[in-house]
Amino acid sequence: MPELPEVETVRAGLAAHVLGRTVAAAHVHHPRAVRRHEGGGADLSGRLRGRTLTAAVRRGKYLWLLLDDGAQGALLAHLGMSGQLLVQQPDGVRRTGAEGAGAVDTAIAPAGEPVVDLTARQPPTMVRTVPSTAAHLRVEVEMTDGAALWFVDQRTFGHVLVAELAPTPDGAPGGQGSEVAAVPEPVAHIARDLLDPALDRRALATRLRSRRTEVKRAILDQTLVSGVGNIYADEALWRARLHPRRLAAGLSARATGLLLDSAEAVMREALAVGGTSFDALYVDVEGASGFFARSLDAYGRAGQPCRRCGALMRKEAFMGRSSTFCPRCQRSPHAVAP
DNA sequence: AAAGGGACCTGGCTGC
DNA sequence: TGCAGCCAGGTCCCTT
Repeated sequence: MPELPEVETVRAGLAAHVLGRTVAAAHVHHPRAVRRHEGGGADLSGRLRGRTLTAAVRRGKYLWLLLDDGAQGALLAHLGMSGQLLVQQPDGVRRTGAEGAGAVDTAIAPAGEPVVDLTARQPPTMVRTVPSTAAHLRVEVEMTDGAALWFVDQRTFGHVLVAELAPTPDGAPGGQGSEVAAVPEPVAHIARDLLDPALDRRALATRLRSRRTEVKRAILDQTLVSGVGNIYADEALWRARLHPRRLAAGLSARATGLLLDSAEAVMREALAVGGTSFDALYVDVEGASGFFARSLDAYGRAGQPCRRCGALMRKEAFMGRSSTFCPRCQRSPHAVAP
């Protein structure tokens, strides 16, 4: 599941491989992939044709490519649950958007064949079978030099669109940030993320502590702070020793700071290795213990001993999602409330 | 205004 | 063996 570290890894890959290229044509193969684009697929294609991709930008889990320096808006993408951006080079070599500078090539086998995904930095012996890439090709953007950018998405929670840029104060309604950013209009309500140098940490902490809701819900709220998804939320809460159902409004300033620091730290660590949760789906399904499984302390570890105290990790349904936590380290709000 | 819950979607897995 | 149902989850939208 792409969260901030994975999306940032993709952004870096796009910055390295598609900037400077000009769009020759765009083809939409699945209408749902462009459901957020006003005007539909034909309009999207028309707005992309002839535009040069000049920058790759990210906020939270959204990323976009500026069209003619932003004068023609931006090609915005959200990967949803299973989205990928793949770059097909003119020489026939396909690269994943997940590649950063200096990353290795990815071998793409015919549909249904085993693929060694080196970008996930798995042990060399770890081979997985991925669904047919072509079968889930949703949008194809052809460049004038023969390269192509593919939006591939199995579960179709992701989407792409072209939108105008709009100035936004700190990216969130009521935000107190002093730095004004220009972001695609659909991103205007998304708050800055924990890796954003312009993030106002003090204002964020204040807003977080004013929320009369569970702390996990609060840090998943992209209008409060962006980029955190279910996996890193569980990791951050475990590190900060906070029960996911603790009330945000009841947190001390120190606990709030520790939570934000923890979330930032775990995402930076994930980013340093090119994103860890990209293959969570496959790891879960195959039960394999690759790098991903070893690098997380909470998510996916229900029934296993807490790495801090040894108590068995517990999984509970919450917000229509699963939350995995340590019942001893992360005390239940009911245990401390009168 | 803010909070909370349901809908959307696919495919691997589980259980009958 | 076959197949219906479950589960994963980010975001939007609607209701309260």
